[in-house]
Amino acid sequence: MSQTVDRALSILPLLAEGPADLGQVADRLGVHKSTALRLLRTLHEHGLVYRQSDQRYRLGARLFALAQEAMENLDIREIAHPHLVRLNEQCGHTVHLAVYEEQEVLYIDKVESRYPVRMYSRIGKPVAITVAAVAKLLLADLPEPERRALAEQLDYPLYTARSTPHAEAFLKELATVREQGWATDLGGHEESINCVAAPVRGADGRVVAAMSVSAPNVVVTAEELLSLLPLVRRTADAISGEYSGRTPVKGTLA
Amino acid sequence: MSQTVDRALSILPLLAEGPADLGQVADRLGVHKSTALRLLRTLHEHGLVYRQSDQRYRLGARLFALAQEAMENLDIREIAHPHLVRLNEQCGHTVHLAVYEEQEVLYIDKVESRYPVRMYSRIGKPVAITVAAVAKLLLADLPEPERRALAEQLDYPLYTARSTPHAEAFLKELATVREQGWATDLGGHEESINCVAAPVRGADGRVVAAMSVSAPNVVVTAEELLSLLPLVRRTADAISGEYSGRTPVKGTLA
DNA sequence: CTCAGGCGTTGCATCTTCTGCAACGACCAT
DNA sequence: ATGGTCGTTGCAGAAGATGCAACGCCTGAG
Repeated sequence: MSQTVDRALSILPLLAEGPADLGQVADRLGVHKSTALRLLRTLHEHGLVYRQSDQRYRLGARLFALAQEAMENLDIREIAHPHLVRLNEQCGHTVHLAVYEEQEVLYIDKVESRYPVRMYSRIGKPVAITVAAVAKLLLADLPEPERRALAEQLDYPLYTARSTPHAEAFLKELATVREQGWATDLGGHEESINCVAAPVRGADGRVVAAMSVSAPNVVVTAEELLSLLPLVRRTADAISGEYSGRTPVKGTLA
Repeated sequence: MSQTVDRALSILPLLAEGPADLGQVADRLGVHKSTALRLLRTLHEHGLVYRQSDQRYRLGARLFALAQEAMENLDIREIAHPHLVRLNEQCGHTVHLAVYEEQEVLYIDKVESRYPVRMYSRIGKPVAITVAAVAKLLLADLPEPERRALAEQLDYPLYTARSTPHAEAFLKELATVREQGWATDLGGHEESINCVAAPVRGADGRVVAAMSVSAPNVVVTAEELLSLLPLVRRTADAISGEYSGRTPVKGTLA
């Protein structure tokens, strides 16, 4: 809607691929060097872009700070965190909290496994949307037309032999998940890693977040992990209760 | 340098404080509502702001993804990480890696303590620059005029009784740190937490990053922590060697 | 049930502001 | 030395952003 801003913002993902010099930025934006320079300068003043010693530009520090603050403003996250920690203390595995936003599912909190073998993931990173257990829960709750539209525009990368192969299979899986109120990912993303997930619901019953417990085969079998389902659901429900204001938060004065 | 972009970017820190509606944004920018609307729309298209269900705006998901990618592009981080993990395995405490950028010091990596009592910190968060051990190392290496200028424009919050009180004391401390090649923070930020830090240097000898080990008093005394100094320095030197290309990376084909 | 007030949204005419050009200076390598 | 590349600046023209006023929607009060 605003050309100048649009161009300036297009620089960010471009630099996310790696550092670039003025000429490269100008070329990829399709504008004159002087224009690119002015845009970069403005971004620089706001700390979003950093000029490294070789004069090339890369993403700047304020970006971290902003992402950080954005994260801390999510109230679900704040409410859920102690529950995640408690769950981790009880089962020892990696616990994740994820939300859906703008056609993406992303982790907003994580408590690391206490076992030495850990799975790789990072807060803020978009989730493998077609296979992750938390993604299934979040997408299963979307209004039908939106769910279908999204499912059809997604890619279905075959991470493993058990990855969701195409939209049709995905929609079927989402229907099941919607029905049963919980989800799993059994080696669909990484061959040896399994997850069980449960939804966090707001006062109106809509799914606002999803949490999961993940563990590699070498630590517990899929069956053992599934036996944790009641515990995971109880935790998710506790978060739901607190988030929707039903459960008074303990420790708060009455 | 570019008014429109400048205004648009000013919205981000504003929203970092918390969600805001169109009117509030327009007011704080000092522009007409319609202008604010167009800017917000552009930000929205790029995923930097999100419109929540109550129509208010808040920071969006792509911000996380960008910060994430920016982080993964830092080569020091990549090189250092395995060393940090190894150090953590050896001593069990929280290990941090930090860099200086644009008058700020920020953590770019962290390995959590294996003790139950952990210190609070987050990757991406700016560090308490006047007291943190890593900050001292990074600032001590700045060219003298820059160091002095920065020291004088900083605030010196008294987190504890042992916090650095003013610029003069800070510069003196920096001189010491520069001299000895390592730094500490003994309860200057949080009463009960101590840190030991060592610098990572590039091929030209300049400090490119700093790493630290932190632990609360309740786990180890300051003296015990200080006894880890040789280990910390050895780790930092190993990173330096690899970063500056002196040490061949093991596991790489010759 | 009505009506006022607040909020987000749109089309438009005006004018601010951004753009591309060309020229300059710095730096590197030949 | 010198040709080339790259970042930087001033300027005139043109494109695009701005503020205004009006509309529709919702909410809450009378």
